[in-house]
Amino acid sequence: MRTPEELTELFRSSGRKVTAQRQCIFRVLQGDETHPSAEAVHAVVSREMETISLKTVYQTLHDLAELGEIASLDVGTGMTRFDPNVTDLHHHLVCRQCGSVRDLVAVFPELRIPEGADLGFDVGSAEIVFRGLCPECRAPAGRGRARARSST
Amino acid sequence: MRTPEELTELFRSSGRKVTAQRQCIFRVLQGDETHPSAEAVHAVVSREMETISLKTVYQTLHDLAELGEIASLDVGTGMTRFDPNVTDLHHHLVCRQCGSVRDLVAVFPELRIPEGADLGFDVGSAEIVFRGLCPECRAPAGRGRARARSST
DNA sequence: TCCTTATCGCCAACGATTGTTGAAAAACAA
DNA sequence: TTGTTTTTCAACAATCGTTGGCGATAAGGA
Ligand SMILES: [Mn+2]
Ligand SMILES: [Mn+2]
Ligand SMILES: [Zn+2]
Ligand SMILES: [Zn+2]
Repeated sequence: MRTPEELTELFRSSGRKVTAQRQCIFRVLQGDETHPSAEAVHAVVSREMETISLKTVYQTLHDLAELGEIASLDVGTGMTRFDPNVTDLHHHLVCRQCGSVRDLVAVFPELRIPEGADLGFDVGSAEIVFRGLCPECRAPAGRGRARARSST
Repeated sequence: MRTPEELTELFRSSGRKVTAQRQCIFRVLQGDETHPSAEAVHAVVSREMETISLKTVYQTLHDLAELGEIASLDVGTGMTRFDPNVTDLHHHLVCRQCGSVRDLVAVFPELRIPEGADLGFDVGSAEIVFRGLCPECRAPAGRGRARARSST
């Protein structure tokens, strides 16, 4: 994803207006590597703009996705996740427990489909989801002072 | 997934009763490689048992999943897909167009995460989704007699 | 300025899935 | 066969994430 300034430019030149809400969303997405859901984006943006509606967030996320500035992902956590990183070819690590999603920046060129195993599909891309436990969820809960941890 | 006879056995020994509906579902799933959704299973089963409810289908699919006889998958098509093949290690080919899902039986041992790229995740499994066009959707629509194709 | 677009709030609707209830049917152990 | 337990069905309502209206208001931008 480009910088908020560049996005401002891009929105204008694509006939979209640049509002305070949108710029706030740009800023929030900027450098966010957590692959937030729309709700999560809304939660953060709301801290700065109390009255912004979830609707507006969805709309802006879709605009950004339409412009190719972010990607929307379905990694099986029940909500669409949004990814500002559209430049690095990468895959994803997904925590079975808390649903956190992180980038795994690595290319697997050896992902060749064995001859004849493709069942006639014209394959264009491959997405790998690595499932496991994130560092937070791995942490033994019972060591030292019990550390309260929210389930979200 | 085991044979309908073995599943009958398994259901009994796990305290479940064996009904005509359940057996019908066993039979329908048997050898089905299309990764049907609950709706799809219901549609097929309904041909044989007119009055079977979608509810019952969901319930039985969950029972089977609980027993490890089938797997439930989320490959981004909007509905949970059910997979009777739990013995072959495999990945999936998903058609971008019609959403059909097929097995890609191949092991990719080279799917090693580069040192330090795992961000501290304790990775347990990796699922690959190959996206592309299935043979049906690849087929040029205009050749010879136009072949009507439903969108489902 | 003036036209266009965005936003808000509110509420309804979506599709996939799960839950509820009560009555009827069936499974199966004794 | 009888009696107990489970399952099914029908008909709903409810859930969750998401999208869609609506009119009123606010704001962008040439
Ligand atoms: Mn990513
Ligand atoms: Mn499969
Ligand atoms: Zn976690
Ligand atoms: Zn297809």
